[in-house]
Amino acid sequence: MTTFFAPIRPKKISEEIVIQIKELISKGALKPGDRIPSERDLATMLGVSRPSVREAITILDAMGFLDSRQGGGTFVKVLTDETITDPLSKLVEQQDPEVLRALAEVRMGLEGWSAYLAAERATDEDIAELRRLCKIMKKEAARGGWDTDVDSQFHYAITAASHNSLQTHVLRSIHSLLHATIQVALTEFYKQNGFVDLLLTHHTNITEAIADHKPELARQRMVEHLSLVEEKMAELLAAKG
Amino acid sequence: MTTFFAPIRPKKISEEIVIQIKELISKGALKPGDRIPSERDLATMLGVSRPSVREAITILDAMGFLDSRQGGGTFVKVLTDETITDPLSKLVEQQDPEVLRALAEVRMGLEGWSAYLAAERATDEDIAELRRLCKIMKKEAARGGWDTDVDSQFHYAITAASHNSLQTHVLRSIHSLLHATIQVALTEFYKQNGFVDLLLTHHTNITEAIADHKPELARQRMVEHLSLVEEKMAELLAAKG
DNA sequence: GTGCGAGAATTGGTCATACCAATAACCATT
DNA sequence: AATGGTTATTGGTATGACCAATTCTCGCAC
Repeated sequence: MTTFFAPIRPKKISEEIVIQIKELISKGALKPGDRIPSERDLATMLGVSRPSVREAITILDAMGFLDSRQGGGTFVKVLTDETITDPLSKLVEQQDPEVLRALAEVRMGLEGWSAYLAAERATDEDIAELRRLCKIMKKEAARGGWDTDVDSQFHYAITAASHNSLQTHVLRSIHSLLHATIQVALTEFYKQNGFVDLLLTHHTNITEAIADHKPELARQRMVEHLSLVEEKMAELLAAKG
Repeated sequence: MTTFFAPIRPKKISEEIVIQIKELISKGALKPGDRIPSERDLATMLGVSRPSVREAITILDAMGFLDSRQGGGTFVKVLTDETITDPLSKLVEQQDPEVLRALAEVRMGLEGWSAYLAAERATDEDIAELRRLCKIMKKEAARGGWDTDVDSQFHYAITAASHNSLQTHVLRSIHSLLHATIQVALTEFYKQNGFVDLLLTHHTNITEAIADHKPELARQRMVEHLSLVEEKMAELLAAKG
């Protein structure tokens, strides 16, 4: 009897923008690392003024979804909360081989799963992208070289093909922990031992398993691939330590 | 070797204001319910422009410290411990079915991998613990009941048996996100449909696969198990929405 | 051709100003 | 005293301008 009428809350337009962008991120349309349009562009796109867009971005920045850099642009951050990565990053810093092994193992599980999901859901565009990256790697390999950036892109492309944005975020945060400390050192190692051909074969096989939509096979090949990488990584650390 | 120097980030002046106001609140100079000076007054007091003050207030608003009402003013909010700052939590708390599905899928990958590793490395003690929990669940199931706490313990025990502390850490943080929002609601659902027997069978089968040290089988059964759970969860959400 | 540095274009950060809309305080009427 | 309108205050939005950091590009020198 008392409340026939509910209180009316006129939504601020910045809130509307916040919701829109947040959805784009959760749906995976905006992936971590992506740069969103400039404030001025967004303003014209949405038909609002720059301050409104700016306020929305400020909120999302405070929430941890975005990161704005003056002159650079505004980027989508990885969503993984600090409770996951904070303790981990400290552990990784000390280069404890045991920790690195454990981390590589976690990555193995995650990337294997990404490959599995990718094989289930990859679109033709996803597959084309994977093949494109394979081709680039093949070229490099023919000269005995290896581009770790392309390598990374390949792995990211697989996660993207899983069409699960949360999987992308979680994996990306794990991957970055390893990438920073190890990947660079691996480059030299690969070249020395002529592993490039083997790596290329691995990548090609994974790609084909995904293209054929064989989840279990894709997962298995990814795990095998990462096992080799981890093995070599361990050797490298043992030699140095 | 790599980082003697930390990246320098010239602090935005809005950040400075945020810090100032946050301190005033934490010191108790600003109590919950208090109205802070108007944006225009603050701007002149601090010797900055209104947009800067406004940005600071926007951030504090998003953080939950302040509450602005057009025409009314800006007030200090009551500080609840519920103030969640993690981006992942922010996504989950809006109960978007799509996000929850994605999260459940991530969990599927992680727990499947945990089961795999557990099957490889489980000690006799680990296996004994799993069997003990199964026995408890069996007792409950005989009465048509289900204890979600024991259920959780079972899953945690498997991760523990993987003997990879990082895996445990990552999975636990993901799991907690789901647990908070869903698990409770599932309890009722299980009872209604007499699923307890099926769940018990799943758990038993997983345990035996681990005990027999059959990684691939354990993983597969875990994924199947969680697939069912996720399916039921989706039904539950669809019914509610 | 390759590498590098200066300059231009882009982009977020700040400021000033104006006006709109919601609120609250005040006041006059009843 | 209660009610309804008036007015001043306050946050919300819009516009335009300029600054500062970054990135890109292009031409120069090697």
